[in-house]
Amino acid sequence: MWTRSERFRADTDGPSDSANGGLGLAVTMRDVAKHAGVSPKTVSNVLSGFPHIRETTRSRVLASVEELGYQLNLSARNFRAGRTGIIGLAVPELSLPYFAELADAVINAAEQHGLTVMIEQTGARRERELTVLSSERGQLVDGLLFSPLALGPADVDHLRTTTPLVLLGERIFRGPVDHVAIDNVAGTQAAVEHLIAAGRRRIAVLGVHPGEEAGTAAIRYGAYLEAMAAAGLKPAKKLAMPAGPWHRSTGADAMEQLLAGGKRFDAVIGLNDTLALGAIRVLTRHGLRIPDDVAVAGFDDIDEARYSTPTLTTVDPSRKEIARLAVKLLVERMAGDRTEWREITAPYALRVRESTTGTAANA
Amino acid sequence: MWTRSERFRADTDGPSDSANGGLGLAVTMRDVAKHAGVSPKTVSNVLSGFPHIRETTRSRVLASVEELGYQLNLSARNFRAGRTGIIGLAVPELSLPYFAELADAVINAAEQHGLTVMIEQTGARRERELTVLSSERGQLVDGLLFSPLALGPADVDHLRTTTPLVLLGERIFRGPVDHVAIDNVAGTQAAVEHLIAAGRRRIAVLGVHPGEEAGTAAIRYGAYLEAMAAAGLKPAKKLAMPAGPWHRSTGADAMEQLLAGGKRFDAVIGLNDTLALGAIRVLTRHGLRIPDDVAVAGFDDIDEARYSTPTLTTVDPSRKEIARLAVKLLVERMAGDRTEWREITAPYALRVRESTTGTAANA
DNA sequence: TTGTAAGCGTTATCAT
DNA sequence: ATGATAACGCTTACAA
Repeated sequence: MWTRSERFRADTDGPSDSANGGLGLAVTMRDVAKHAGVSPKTVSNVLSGFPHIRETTRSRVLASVEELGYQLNLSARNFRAGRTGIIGLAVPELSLPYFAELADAVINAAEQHGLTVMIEQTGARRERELTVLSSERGQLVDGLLFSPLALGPADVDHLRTTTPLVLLGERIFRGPVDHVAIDNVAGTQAAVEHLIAAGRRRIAVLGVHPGEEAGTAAIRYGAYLEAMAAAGLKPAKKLAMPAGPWHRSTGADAMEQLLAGGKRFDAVIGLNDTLALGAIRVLTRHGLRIPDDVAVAGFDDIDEARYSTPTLTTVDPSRKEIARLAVKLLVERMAGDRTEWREITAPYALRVRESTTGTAANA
Repeated sequence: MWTRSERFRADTDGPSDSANGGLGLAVTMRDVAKHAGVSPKTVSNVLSGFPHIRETTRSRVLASVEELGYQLNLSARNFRAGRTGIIGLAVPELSLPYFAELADAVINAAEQHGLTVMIEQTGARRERELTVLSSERGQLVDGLLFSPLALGPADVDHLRTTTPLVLLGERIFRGPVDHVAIDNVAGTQAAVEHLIAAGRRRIAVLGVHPGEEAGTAAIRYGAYLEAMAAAGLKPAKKLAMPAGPWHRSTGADAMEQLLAGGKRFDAVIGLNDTLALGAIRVLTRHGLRIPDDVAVAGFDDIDEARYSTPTLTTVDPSRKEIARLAVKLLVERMAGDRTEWREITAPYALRVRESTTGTAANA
């Protein structure tokens, strides 16, 4: 891709914008062309970074641009070119640290490709997620990164969008769509195995979504069940606590209920970090020692997990790598290079911290 | 190009093309108009919600839209209308919970006005903040909400943008620009007074920015100094710890240094919550009891503050209200209704929690 | 390497 | 309440 030459606006000291009386956008490419003694097309070429331009011409054009205080009309370019340079990122909500940190990473990754990101919050509501896929706004983005939470396998047909699409997160859909997946199964199992290796046997789970067959909750819970079974453990149903949205508050609520239930447990795995952190809060308030009485693990490795008390053992799904790969896939898809869809699973790493070991490690 | 012939075919064949083969965006307003037996302008009027349209016409048009699978070309509309329905939100980084939660609130507030939000991360870097103000991208947004961190009073001239602008956060600039301010002074003083009322005398500060004269750090630190002076206390210079970006990590580092410095202190105020939370982590690891040995307070009231161990006493600047007011101001500014600029200070509230009282309260 | 011609699909203007 | 016409400012195709 060409790199667009950076252009500067004449700031306050502007005798320069004499042409348009300082009233903003009156200067067009034609004005610049006239001023520089070239054709509009040449101005366009210069500003688009078209390589085959004589250096003298280029600098003459740029000088005129500066002198007239010209600013390219992006709407016009987008319209005519049929591209906007914007990609969409649809996430449940930015208040969830995982998605905020993911959005940060995606914005930075997109910037590397000269792309701007437009964030859409779905609130994890099915209807909103469908809207995102079919929205008119698809007209305004060249591609879409989509982290679905409410959609299930039955919705696979909705993924046949006209705009290039890359899915983030779970491997819920069979395709045919590009996908950067989190290694939920291996990651969750690693966490559970770690708890078992630490001698825990009654491991509770926070954040299950009863009735949901696909989705992060189902996948991670399934992985937990498998890991338990592999160790010859049969977890009691009562240790699987539902929690709708995965906030600190719902994690806290779930833990309160678990404690109220009276069922014994010596470890808890939150299906994400915020659930686990909410649970830690409640455990601590109830005077239970972590990890002595109850070990706690999470999933996501949000920044907070390194600074909570105790610090939180969790699974790091490598957000940066996910963002990088997702943008790369989307860019390739937008370029139309590839036809077959691809699925990439990002690496994960278990971060062992105090909430399971009692001492700082592997921070 | 194929788009052209596709459209041409629709033109000549008329309604027969109703299937459209799913090949994308070839259907234009003209096609719809022809199909419905009206003029393009009427279609436009219907789709733009122009009120004076006969009900039969409207429904005929909408039927044609549906039958042809027509989708409005937003790029074309934006171009022609000179508006995009997008507002920009420039923040330092979404990884900072305060800004993530603010962005969430702004997106929701904007939605109420039918506006979409495009987020720009400045990284709190001066150069990036200036770019945001003068960027070509200003062409693509109808207005900008800007939360400056690196700019100072000297940059006031840069705020004379052509795009409507509303500032968020500190009252650094004198105008002439709309502003939704946080009540930093009163909020910080309330926190300090609370610590003093709790019997603390040696109150350290985390996150000062030496050499910076304006900006959040300077304002909040100044308020701290005033509150101390008002109580007849003279804080030692050594208790004011610098921290560049206000992350948990820098808060932790600052606290390590404070402890290493050997200066006695019985309270700490973090200039934001993440600093305070990083500090709590370090204090706890050093075996200091909070609040018995050291009381801790923050600023921002991020969600995390209600679930940390201990929960964090902090100043709630009412993000939702800030977002609501800011979008409202911007919308009015975009409408061109008002000429004089306004400055609104959002209400604040001190949230007293365990980190200063030892017991849950006022959560 | 640069110029010419021809719109892209929508909305504004003004008329009816 | 609706229609005819003319742009909006840029890029694509092709010519030179």
